Amino acid sequence: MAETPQNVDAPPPAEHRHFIQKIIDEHVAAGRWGAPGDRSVVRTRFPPEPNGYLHIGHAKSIHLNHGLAQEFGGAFVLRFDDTNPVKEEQEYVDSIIADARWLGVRWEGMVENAEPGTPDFYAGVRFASDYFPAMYAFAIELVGKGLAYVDEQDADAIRTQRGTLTEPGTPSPFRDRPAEESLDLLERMKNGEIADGAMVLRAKIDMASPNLNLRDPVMYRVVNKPHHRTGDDWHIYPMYDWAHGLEDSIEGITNSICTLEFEAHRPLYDWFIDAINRGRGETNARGSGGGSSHGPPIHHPQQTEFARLSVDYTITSKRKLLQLVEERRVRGWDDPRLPTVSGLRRGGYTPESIRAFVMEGGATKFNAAVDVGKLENAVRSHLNQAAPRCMCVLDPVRLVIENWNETADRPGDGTGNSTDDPDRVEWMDAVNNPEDASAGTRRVPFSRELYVERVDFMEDPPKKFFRLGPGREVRLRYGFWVTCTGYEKDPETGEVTLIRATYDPETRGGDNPPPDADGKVRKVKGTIHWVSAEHAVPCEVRLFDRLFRVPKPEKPPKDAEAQADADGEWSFLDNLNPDSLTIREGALLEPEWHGGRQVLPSAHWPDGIERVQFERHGYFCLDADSTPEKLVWNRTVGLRDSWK
RNA sequence: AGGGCAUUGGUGUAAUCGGUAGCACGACAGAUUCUGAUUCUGUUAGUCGGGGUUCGAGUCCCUGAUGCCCUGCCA
Repeated sequence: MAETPQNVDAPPPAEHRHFIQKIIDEHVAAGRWGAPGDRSVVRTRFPPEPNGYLHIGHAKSIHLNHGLAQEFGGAFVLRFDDTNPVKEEQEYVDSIIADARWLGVRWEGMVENAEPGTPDFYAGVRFASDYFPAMYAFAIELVGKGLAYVDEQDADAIRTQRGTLTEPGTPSPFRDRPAEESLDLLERMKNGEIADGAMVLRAKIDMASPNLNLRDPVMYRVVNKPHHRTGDDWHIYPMYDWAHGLEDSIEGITNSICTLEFEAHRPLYDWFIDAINRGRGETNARGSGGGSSHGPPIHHPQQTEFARLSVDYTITSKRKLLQLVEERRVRGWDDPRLPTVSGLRRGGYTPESIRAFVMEGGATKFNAAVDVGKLENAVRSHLNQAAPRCMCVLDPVRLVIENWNETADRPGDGTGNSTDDPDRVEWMDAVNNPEDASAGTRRVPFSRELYVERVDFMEDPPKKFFRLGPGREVRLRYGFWVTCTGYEKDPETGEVTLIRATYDPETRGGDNPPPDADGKVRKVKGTIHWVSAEHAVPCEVRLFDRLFRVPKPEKPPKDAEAQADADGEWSFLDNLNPDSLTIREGALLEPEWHGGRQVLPSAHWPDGIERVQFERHGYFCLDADSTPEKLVWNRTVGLRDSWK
């Protein structure tokens, strides 16, 4: 049997391809956008409105679009849908570009590693506002064809005439006015001669359509406000439905991918492009068609909708995020408890883990809520591989090794230190990353006075507690085995203030002691972390937890009305987790790590954010609030913990 | 109420023409372990309901239920 020759350009194996991939597969096979089989013609885009910050939901959209373009060898475009000067600002443009860069996508014309504010930073970025003149020309064309008209009624009148879900609308009295009149009025709208809200340009479609979007939708409204990019060149601005398809068409986008709520808008998307193409001749398949005064037909992309990503225990509503920020419920747009891209970044999430998370579910049309655990798991698995380890005691309690100065009968440790010196320091070797041998080892100082974690000691521990307690022996990781010989308490607070212990010199480095005379090896169940009192670096640690205590914070409880009695209306704020942030001011970090280098901001990670694992605690990153005098660490996510 | 879309273990997601319901996360159990981590092994549990067509239905037909979206001069 003859082997089928391997075609290098063949599509990837048809396993688990989501519905959008399958749609594009068909387009490519049928040659809808170019020569049949030519995958490189695929063009996608991410079209944010610059009126807020990017969040995890946008991350899904941007990666979905970018991933599709990459997969097919096509192009990906970053375009700002800046069609409404009332809500948009340059600040948002800049933050979105910065976030998109950090997420790791590359758009057509992008210059990598460009500094914010430089021309290179904006290289390749498209703006809908650049197409305003083209859109205006198309609008004039539609008016000329009798497919659009200027309506001089106010918003209320238009709303009333639109009808309801069950009743048809009624036509505007201006619906059949002569094109010349509309053209004249449209130009005056554009030139700023008309007051806001006084008139609009409407498409003439079907006032009885069961799809309300088709009941003569507004194309242009008057907004006498400067635009962040076009200044006061324009006094009319296009509505989404009129603008979006044209933007896609002008950029040659083949597959315009958006979220489910635009499903009912797709007929309009198609209608506008078809309306422009009406009278523009046959399709370009005929080659020499298009012999009309308006020119050849314009490109008609395919809109496809997928379900927005939503995550349990958080919210992505722009309005509510803004409320949390403005009411100081969080520290800002980049608060690590927020699902914003900047919040995830500040919290220590890696771009790789965000991409893995958002891509894991593929694309579907089912509005699902993903477990936050999946997001946490994504970052854990990346950081487990990549983050160097170190020891940090979050809530320290002093531990004194009472026999530290007793001469032990053991071979020299090579340090030259005398074992009867109570002030001696022994430097222990510690593995930087057990998952990555190339990360090497570091030296950690061990001395008579240490600090251990308060929760690692119990006065009266249960049997299954593997840590410190009176008479119990544990391993101090990379240090020695110690046995608790006693403890002291503050008589007033009852708080443990000191733990006394003895160490076994035979267990240096944390190794098992040699077998006894009968050949039995002494064992220990627990290993705990520690720092040397005189060497430890004090720092602040911020322990972030989920912002809300319920999976669906926006959903009112069944008894919402009853609850509302006490303090007014029920609000999603009632679901805030009061313990979403715990600050440990007095945490103690081992002095050196990472090959013996003092902890300071550096560029070990591509994005310059320092990320480590505090052993037995979780993954942490150095916060921007850090100074050389005071390090501030944010907890990205805790380690899994099967003990409670 | 009119229109549109959707529904597969606890969660998310696969299943070519109608042909063994698979994967991941979680949970649970065990093994390994100088992190109660990691890793490994095993167990758990599912086609929204009711009819129908068929040798055979997650898939096709009928019907019902539930959820989401649409009555901005927002996107």
